[in-house]
Parts: sequence; structure tokens; C-alpha cells
Amino acid sequence: MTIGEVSEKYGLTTDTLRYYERIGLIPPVPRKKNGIRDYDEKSCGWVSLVKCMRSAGVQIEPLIEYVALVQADKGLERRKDILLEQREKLLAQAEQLKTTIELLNYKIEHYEEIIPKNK
Amino acid sequence: MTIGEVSEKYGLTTDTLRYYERIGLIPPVPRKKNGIRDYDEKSCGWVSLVKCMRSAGVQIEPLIEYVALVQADKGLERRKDILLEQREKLLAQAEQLKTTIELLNYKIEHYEEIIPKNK
DNA sequence: TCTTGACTTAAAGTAAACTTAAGCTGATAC
DNA sequence: GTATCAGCTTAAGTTTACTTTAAGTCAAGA
Repeated sequence: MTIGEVSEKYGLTTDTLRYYERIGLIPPVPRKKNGIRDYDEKSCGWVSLVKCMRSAGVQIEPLIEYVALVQADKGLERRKDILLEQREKLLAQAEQLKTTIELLNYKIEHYEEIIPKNK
Repeated sequence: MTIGEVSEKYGLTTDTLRYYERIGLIPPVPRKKNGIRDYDEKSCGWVSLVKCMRSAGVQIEPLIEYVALVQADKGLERRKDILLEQREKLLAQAEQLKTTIELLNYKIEHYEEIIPKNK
């Protein structure tokens, strides 16, 4: 799979894919003889994982550490700790989101009451 | 209320409070004769609102527009639209969070199975 | 009176996460 | 065969949201 196809499939620009690989957020992608990236299933799996994490707001730094550990096939405990830590953050974020959505609901209701619904 | 007290109360630095006011995220705070900010209830209400929105990830730009409209006492429809738009974003974000948390749950479970629980 | 600490402004600096630019190569379309 | 298109790298630029710095004012305690 070319970088263009992967970009299409996961909704990340080719620039972002190369950037992720360069900083180690994704392990090195296999290349064809001419040096062009040829994404296999494993690489796609990484892209998919990182895309999911990033769109939830997980920071790049801990992900880089996690990916490096998996690559080196070590730090099982540490890997689990990283995941636990990130889950904690996301749970807190979900709480905050809930609070704010409720506030918005309340405010929007208020506007619905005071805006005359003609038309 | 001084800026220091407000900072304490809402967990925002004094720098951030001044920054928010400067860019119009919070309407001008009343001052004492000597120019020192003296937050009243209204100002505190704005701080509280902005703090809530920002910690859920609502962007500064739409908030600035909203605050300006409230200040000018106009744009009722537009104000409601801004709130609706932001709520949509937060709901989408909540969905993504849920997906990612589930992925993390799954992965963490996996680590719990393969890490020998000695100790 | 001196100094400490909280406050003021404007402007420059920082961090995270991309994004763009510059200057290439190599394969395909006309 | 030449143009165009996807891909390559390195390095510099951009955006968002603060943060820090510099240079000052002012009130209260030692």
C-alpha cells in the first residue's frame, strides 16, 4: 500500500504519516527497492492505533515511548502503566466533557425560550 | 476580589486571567481607582464559564465572538448557533473518547493476562 | 525610609503538533 | 522525450494557547 492510499484510508495527510514515522510514533515502514514506502498490515495497524489515540487527544510523547517499547519487545509493565495513565486522563476528560455539555444544554434551552420561533 | 484571589478560586494563573481579558474572552473587569482589577460577581461568572468551556476543549475564537455578542446585547440567534456548534463538537469528541477508552480497556486487559501477577 | 509583594502593561518567548517549502528522484501519460 | 505526478528528505514556518520578561506603580510592614 502506498502512502497515498494509507492517507486516503485513515484520513491523515501524507505529510502527517511521514511526520509520525520520523518521530517514532509509528515504527519504520517497509520500503520498496526505490525507497518508496510500502505499508503492510502491521504498519496499517499502527497507523490505525495512533489515529484513534490522537483523535481522542492522547499526547504524542507517551505514545512514542509505548511504540519504542513494543518495538524493543520489552517493558511489559511499563507499557501497561502508560496505557493505564492515558486511560485515566481520558476518563477525566470525559467527565469534564459531560459537565460542559450539560452546561451548554442548559444555555441552549434558555435561548430556545427567549428566541421567538416565528417562520 | 483581586486577581490573585480569583486565580486561586478558579485555578487559572493571574497571567492567564489577564490574557483572557486582553483578548476579549472575558469582558473588561472593573478597576479600583489605582487601576487594579476588582472582580465582581459578573466577572467571576465569566471566568467560571470560560474555565469550564476551555477545560472541555472549546476553542477561544468562538468564545470571543460569543462574549462580544453578549456584551453588545445582540445576535441572539447567532449566540445560540455558536453554542449549538460547540455542543456538536463536544458530543463528537465524547464519542471518540468512548471508542478510545474501550480500545484502552481491551489492551490493558491483554496486559493483565500476560503479566504474571507475582508479589 | 526602605523593602517586600501584589499589581500594571506591552511585547517577546515557548510548547505541541503539525504544515509548508525547497530541491530532489523515478515512474507513467501523451 | 518531456511533462507531470507521487514520492523522498531536511529544515523552516505556522497555529493555538498560553507564559515569561522587562520595566514599572503602589500600599503596608520593619
